[in-house]
Amino acid sequence: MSKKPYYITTAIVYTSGKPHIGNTYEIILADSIARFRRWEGYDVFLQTGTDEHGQKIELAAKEAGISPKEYVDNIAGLIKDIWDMMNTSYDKFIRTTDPDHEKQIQKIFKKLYDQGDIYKGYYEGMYCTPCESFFTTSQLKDGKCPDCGREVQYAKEDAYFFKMSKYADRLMAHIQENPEFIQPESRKNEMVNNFLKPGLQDLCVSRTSFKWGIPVDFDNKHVVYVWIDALCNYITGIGYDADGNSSEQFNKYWPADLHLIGKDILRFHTIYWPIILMALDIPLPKQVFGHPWLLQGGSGDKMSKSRGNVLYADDLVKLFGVDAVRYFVLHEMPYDNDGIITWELLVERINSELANTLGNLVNRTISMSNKYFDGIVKDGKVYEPVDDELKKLVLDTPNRVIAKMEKLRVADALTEIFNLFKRCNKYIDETMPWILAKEEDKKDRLATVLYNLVESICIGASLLKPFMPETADKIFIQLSGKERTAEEIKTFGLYPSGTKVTDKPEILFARLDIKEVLEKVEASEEADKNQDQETEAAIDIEAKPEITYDDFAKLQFQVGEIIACEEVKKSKKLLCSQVKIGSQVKQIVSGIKGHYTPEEMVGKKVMVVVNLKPATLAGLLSEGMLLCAEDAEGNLALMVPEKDMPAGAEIS
RNA sequence: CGCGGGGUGGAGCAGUCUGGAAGCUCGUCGGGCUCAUAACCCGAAGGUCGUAGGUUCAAAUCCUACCCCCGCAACCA
Repeated sequence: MSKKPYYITTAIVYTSGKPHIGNTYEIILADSIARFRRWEGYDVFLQTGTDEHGQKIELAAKEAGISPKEYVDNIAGLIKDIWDMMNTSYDKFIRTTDPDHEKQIQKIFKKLYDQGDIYKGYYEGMYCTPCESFFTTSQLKDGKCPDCGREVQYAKEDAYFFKMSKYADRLMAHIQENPEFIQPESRKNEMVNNFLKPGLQDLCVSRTSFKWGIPVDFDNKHVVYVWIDALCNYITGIGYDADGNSSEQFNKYWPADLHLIGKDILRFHTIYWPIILMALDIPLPKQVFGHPWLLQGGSGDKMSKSRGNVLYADDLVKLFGVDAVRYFVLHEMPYDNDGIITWELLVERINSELANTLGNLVNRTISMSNKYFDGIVKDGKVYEPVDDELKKLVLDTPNRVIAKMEKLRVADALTEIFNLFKRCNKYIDETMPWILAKEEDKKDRLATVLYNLVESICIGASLLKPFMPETADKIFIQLSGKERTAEEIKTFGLYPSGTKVTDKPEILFARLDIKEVLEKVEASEEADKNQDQETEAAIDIEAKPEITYDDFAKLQFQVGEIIACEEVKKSKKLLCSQVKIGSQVKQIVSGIKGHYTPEEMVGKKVMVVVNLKPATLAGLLSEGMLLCAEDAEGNLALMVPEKDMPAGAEIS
């Protein structure tokens, strides 16, 4: 009987920086599912990796003064190290700079081009040089740039496009007929209503504005843009060949059983990716699960992003250990809402579940075995009704866990496992071994109780192993037990009677003191902060073409005084200000809500571009622009004159 | 009226499809026990289930209106 294949992937991580705990969550989740399926008897293949092309990386490398390849090598290495540190059992780590991947992408691109799904075109329409953007005729406002209101010219920049619309109906039908395809289901409507129903635009799949990408081999001015390059990793990684010579591995594992991705990229995976596959005439993946995010909860804004405290897996591991972090992210993440992570919550979970329930259970069981029987665990064969309750729950737990995992309810699966351990603790109180120990004729009963405990813990640890591999192994070593297979776990009593457990139990998880943890966190935050300040964030932005003085002289800047300001309802970012400039008052709408309150705005003297063509924003007329500086985190600061100047003063 | 999700004891969540005595984990308080990591076991307090109406013998659950959060989209002159 050959094993059933199970192919699971994570999204590939963009190598623009160090992955934070949210990225790490995904691989841990994938790893747990993969390990669990292996345990169930599937032939599992887990693929993860990195997405390494694109302009951002080209720029970041330039800034760092190294080649893009060196840059991505560094980051990919870093990511791989984190994945390894988290003890994840991926079978393949693909990089989009792998030669065989690049080769296939070129072939795929060519194939789609040859069969007419990709065509060469132009950015439809008009180019606005200052804005460096293309617009379709329908996007133009009065025939001018919708962004800046200036003249636009027909530009001739080539690009390749993918005919998305051709497959839209098929995709729609697929989504409707396969309710399992998009998970959680609430996301399904979002995709259908926002993207599919309004009609799909053809997708631009090549770029000429940067070089760091896979060249289109029959038109080397172009590089393949992220969609085809990154998404196709799922097939190139297991040996897809566009010429029809796909590997046996590909034939075995495709279609993928599960693409595990963040909810933010669900659109690419449930719309673009299926359409690419349809065009290649390959079956679609069975399921795409857009998991929620782990957000840093705001307990006294200790973890707010504005203070620069993004969480990284290695920091957490340093404080809590690999399995504690794995446990936390797996257990704390709800199925379709975002989860919250705070230091308090982390410590609480570790203390109550890992230290108290599990660690202490193992510890007390071993120490009783040593105390009463010199560590020899032997089935005394004196049963009482209370044993049956324990056994029933222990034997039932695997089924419950399997049922939860079937629905990808990983957090619930963990809860089931811990219910087993809790039941064991209760069993100890029910049987009161310390009382039995006092009566010589109860020795066999006492032995039975301890045997039942050790056996139950072994079964629990076997179930725990996919989620917390190290911890499970530690338990097996201490108990001299071994992991149960999916078949063995159906039987209670496989622990060999007469086995000796360790005589010096090691604490699995120490209880933590929240105060101490917070102190450590603060100390390391301080350190980070100081470091940040030393390397004061120099911000480089993309250089624009040189302009002449005449170009500059076209712009008119003046000091404006804000005499009234209110929020624009229905808009997240807009404030509408009345600005006095000389003797006239202009209405200016700006995207600075969240940085300034209307009250703060009033009375400020600011720098205004006054001769910008008026535009309508969220239904309001805006007759100019307030100038702001912006830092890397998106914080804004209005430009104000250094000395008091009258409203209307010219700036040049 | 762009699309969607959510508001349940102090905290985090389940329950809502398929109405029928409000549940889980943590915290708090009281008790028990001592094998163990001040742990473990038992019990209790604490909720007008966002607001207002409606349907029903019965509503957290169905219907209507409204308020507040959060995603996505749009927008950031």
